[in-house]
Amino acid sequence: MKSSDPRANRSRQALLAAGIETLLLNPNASLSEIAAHAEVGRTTLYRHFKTREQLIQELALESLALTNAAIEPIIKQELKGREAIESMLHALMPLADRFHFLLSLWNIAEDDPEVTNIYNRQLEYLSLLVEQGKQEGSITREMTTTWCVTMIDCLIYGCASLVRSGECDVQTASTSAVKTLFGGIGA
Amino acid sequence: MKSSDPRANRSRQALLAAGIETLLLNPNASLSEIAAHAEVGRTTLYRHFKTREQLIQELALESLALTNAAIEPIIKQELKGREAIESMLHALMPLADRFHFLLSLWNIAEDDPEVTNIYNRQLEYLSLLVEQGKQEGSITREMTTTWCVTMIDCLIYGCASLVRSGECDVQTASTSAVKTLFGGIGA
DNA sequence: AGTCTATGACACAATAGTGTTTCATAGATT
DNA sequence: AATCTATGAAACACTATTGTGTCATAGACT
Repeated sequence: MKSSDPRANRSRQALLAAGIETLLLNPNASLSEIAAHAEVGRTTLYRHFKTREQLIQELALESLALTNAAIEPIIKQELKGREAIESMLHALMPLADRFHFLLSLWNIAEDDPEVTNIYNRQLEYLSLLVEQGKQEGSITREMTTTWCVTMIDCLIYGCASLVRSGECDVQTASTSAVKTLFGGIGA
Repeated sequence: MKSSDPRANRSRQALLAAGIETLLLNPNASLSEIAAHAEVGRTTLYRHFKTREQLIQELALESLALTNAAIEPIIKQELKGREAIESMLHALMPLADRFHFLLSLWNIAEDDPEVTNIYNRQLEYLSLLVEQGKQEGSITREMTTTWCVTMIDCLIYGCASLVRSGECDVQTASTSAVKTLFGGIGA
């Protein structure tokens, strides 16, 4: 398979896109369904991805790469603590569907060491930010860091649900998310 | 199948329990696995549940019945608004695994009108409580009711994760949940 | 003790999905 | 124009799972 061939590229991209979309709706979707959704023959799918597992692994890696890319500028800017978390929420919100995808396929992808490595690095970075927030006094010490990290994770997921269902646009979702995270829904 | 027969009862209960536990770990688990986990013949499973779908539907209904039962005393006590939501969080926390189950099997169960009816009723009740909270001034009007309901949903799910992973006991989870929900993690 | 019935083991058909192979063809490269 | 190569269609073997049917047996009810 000559990767420079525009046909091969188009097929591959179409398959990756269709993979995310289809598996997002139904994590048990067959490879036939995915190929059909990509408007590509089932045989072609197997030419690009040896097995079902490999397809899912590559989709997971792609999603993680995207989230990494979204976080990178924040690291480069050397933002810290609460400020960094706020930037992160804004940056990650447009990738809502990738989060859904990763979560729903997690039971398959977690077998892959490469995937879990990247994921754990992201979680560790988030922990670091929370710790910084506690030190700078912008995050309460009443709750464990693990708790805070989990809450942030859930918050992103919840926002993603609302955005995907169309009940909320990305803008208001991320600003509401920041408010809810640091101030709760109390008056 | 004579339901009064103790053998039949035992089998049925064992199957329902094994169903939750097994499908919680792996939503794609086969009926053989579930039967084995219940220490019951595969044939017996099919005697109690005509199809795989029916088993899952009954498991979903059972989970919803449990959450309903947990909420009922709060309705009876005629608690309102924020107070009611706090009670709810405490009452629902022990049912964490049921929430996980419902969420992970949702793509199957949502086809069933009976299941979605009950679920929607629960969501509507939650909406009512949020509205009451807004009126009594304990919940901010800055965010939509849908937003608040989604956040509560996510919060419960997040707590459930922590409890299930053993990183947090039910007690501290529910008190932290209340704090986080109404006050956020800000200092 | 005698009858009823839920059960488990086994065999079975039917289905669905996975992964491979072959071959003619349309599109890309030179 | 001639060559190379990715593709789609079809046929294929293989596996896992679903769902059904039979029958002897152990447990429950009278």
